[in-house]
Amino acid sequence: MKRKITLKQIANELDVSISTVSKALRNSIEISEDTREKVQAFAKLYNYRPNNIALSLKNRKTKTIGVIIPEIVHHFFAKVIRGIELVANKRGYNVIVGLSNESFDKEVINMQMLANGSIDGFILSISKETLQQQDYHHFNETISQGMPIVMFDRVINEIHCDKVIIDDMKGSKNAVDKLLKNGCKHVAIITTKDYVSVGRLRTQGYLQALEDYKMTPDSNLILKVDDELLSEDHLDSLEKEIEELFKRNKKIDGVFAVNELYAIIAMKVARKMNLNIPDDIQFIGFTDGVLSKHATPSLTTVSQHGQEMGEKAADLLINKLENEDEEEQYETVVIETNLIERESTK
Amino acid sequence: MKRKITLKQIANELDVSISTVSKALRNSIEISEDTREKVQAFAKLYNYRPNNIALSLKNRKTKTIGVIIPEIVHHFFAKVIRGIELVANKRGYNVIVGLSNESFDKEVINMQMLANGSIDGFILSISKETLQQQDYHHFNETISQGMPIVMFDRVINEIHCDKVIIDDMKGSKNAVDKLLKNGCKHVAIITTKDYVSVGRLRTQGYLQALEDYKMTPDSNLILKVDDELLSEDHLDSLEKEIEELFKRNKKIDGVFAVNELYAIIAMKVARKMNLNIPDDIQFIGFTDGVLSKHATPSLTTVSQHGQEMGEKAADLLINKLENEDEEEQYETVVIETNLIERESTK
DNA sequence: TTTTAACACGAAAACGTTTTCGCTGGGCGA
DNA sequence: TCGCCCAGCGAAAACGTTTTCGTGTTAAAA
Repeated sequence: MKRKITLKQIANELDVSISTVSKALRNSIEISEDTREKVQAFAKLYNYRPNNIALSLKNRKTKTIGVIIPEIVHHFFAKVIRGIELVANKRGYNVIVGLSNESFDKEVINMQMLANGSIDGFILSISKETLQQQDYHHFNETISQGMPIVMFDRVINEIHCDKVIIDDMKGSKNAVDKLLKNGCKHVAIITTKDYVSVGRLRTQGYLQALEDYKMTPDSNLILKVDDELLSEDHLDSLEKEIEELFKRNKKIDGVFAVNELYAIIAMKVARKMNLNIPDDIQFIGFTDGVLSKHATPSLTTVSQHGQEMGEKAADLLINKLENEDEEEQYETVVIETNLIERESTK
Repeated sequence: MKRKITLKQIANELDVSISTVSKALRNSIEISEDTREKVQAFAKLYNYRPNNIALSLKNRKTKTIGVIIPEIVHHFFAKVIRGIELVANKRGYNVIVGLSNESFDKEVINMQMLANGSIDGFILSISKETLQQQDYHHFNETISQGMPIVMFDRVINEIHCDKVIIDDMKGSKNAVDKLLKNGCKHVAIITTKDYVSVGRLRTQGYLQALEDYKMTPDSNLILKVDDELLSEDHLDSLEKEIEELFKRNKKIDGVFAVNELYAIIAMKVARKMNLNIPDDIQFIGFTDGVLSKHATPSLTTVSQHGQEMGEKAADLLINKLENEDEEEQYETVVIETNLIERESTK
């Protein structure tokens, strides 16, 4: 149970000063070859590694980036994390995660825990509760303390920072376009309440696509699900809501859902009503998750490219960290979506 | 772009010493009420928070635990992380993640990055490559340097540390039991190569269940999939392998798969062959993921309780960290599995 | 008035680095 | 012989805390 060896211990053992050891290990020309070799041999023998914490304190950099996401048991966020971790490690950074669990308080607490020197900057996606309460003081405070933030997916325009998003409107417009082009005459949308920005934007894309096709939107065909329904237990009532939607509008022949789960459940309902997919009714979802790929029929979906978002976000943040001198200039990167066509559309 | 305020700055502003400020903020009785209030007011005004890195250096503890998992885009591991994060935060710890990506080298590098003072202890699940190469020196080294490790799910007995596992054998035996009890006469298993310990153990459970029912195992019914097949692209060939399995053995009326994906794909093949699930053939998978729940028919599955594993692992680690004096005593916690019955079995 | 004790505060060390600057001794040129 | 330069090394500061151990002042006790 020996502790890790330090410069001081090496210095004592070899009867030289700490400075000499440090310099020897960094191959300084100030140190004679003799001493250098002696020190390096000793250090290798005892498997010396500089203490990261001491370095962080000295350099006022931790080489660590903090990631705060609402939820990790979620294919999209997991992919983003993977992307972040990938480029972070490549560029010599560690990743420390905090889960807000969609709660405002946990988001704030988590940020405070990390902002006190543990990390150099944040990558985050905002919790639903924060979006609802529209209280963004914690973001502004950390930014004004000189700690850069990169937001992804769920962002807010008022905060000045780098952002990585997808073009939700365009993505969903393309999806609905596809349905219309495939001959659908009555396309329904299953979306979220409007305070979730991505839900709102995707609904707008839906409306735009209809407009392009000179179709008037029918409010009967727009189902705005209350988010609480997503909390696992309430899936049944979500199913019922969708069933009622279908029964109210027998003519529905196309469904666009703003996430994967809604689409999968809608397909289930359709199948229960003996509708043939994709002959009687076609489906498109959002987010390229594991459900879409392995469902039967497999689900055509708008791919969000989570990993790419993560990679881009990490690059943006690290660039900012390593060019502190540059003038403040914030960027918003839009990742292209694309439609992955599978069996749920013709 | 002001930096975070420090004790020294407060001391300067208020014309007292650093020690006084520190003591005042910690409500030391050494400090007069006057000074205390003055300092605290000033600190609150400037939103002072102690620098974590400095504290870590001083206390030789980081209050951070390192988690290394093979993959994060995986429902089970994501759940474990959630569990870890939950209790870690509750007990005042942060979580820093590293992904080994199933690679030995990345596992070693990641551990080295973190072991140099960044964290107090590890929670990890071993990468496939490490299991294959059976090179465990990095684990032994970190342990002998006084850094505790807790392993979960994929563990190795030879390493002395706390472990959190499920009873793979019992879990799969129960599953196969269920199939046999339901009247299956020819139960196939889709498993992995034996070097993946969980695959091996689950296969053993399968064999044991057969034995209990006085049935002799048929090697034709045992499909050991090469893991490379899991790398997304190779799913097609996996499908073909399963198809051949079914065609070779027309009598198969029950399938036990050691993970979710194998089971889902097998069901897909069965449906393609016009077999009715569960009347003609029944399926049980392992791991309680999102696919099982939302597949049609939904998949009966052995639940691994990932979140519970994570919680338990974090508790074990933190207990060890906070009772360093205790004598070395390692524990292996076995989490109970249970069978979640859904539509794929009668 | 002198001693003592309580009170309020400050100096300094420690955690483990890196880096700047200064010091020493020896070799060299003049 | 004197002065100078340079190689090789060490002392010390700095990063931001906490904590131990003084130290000075004042009021109470003798």
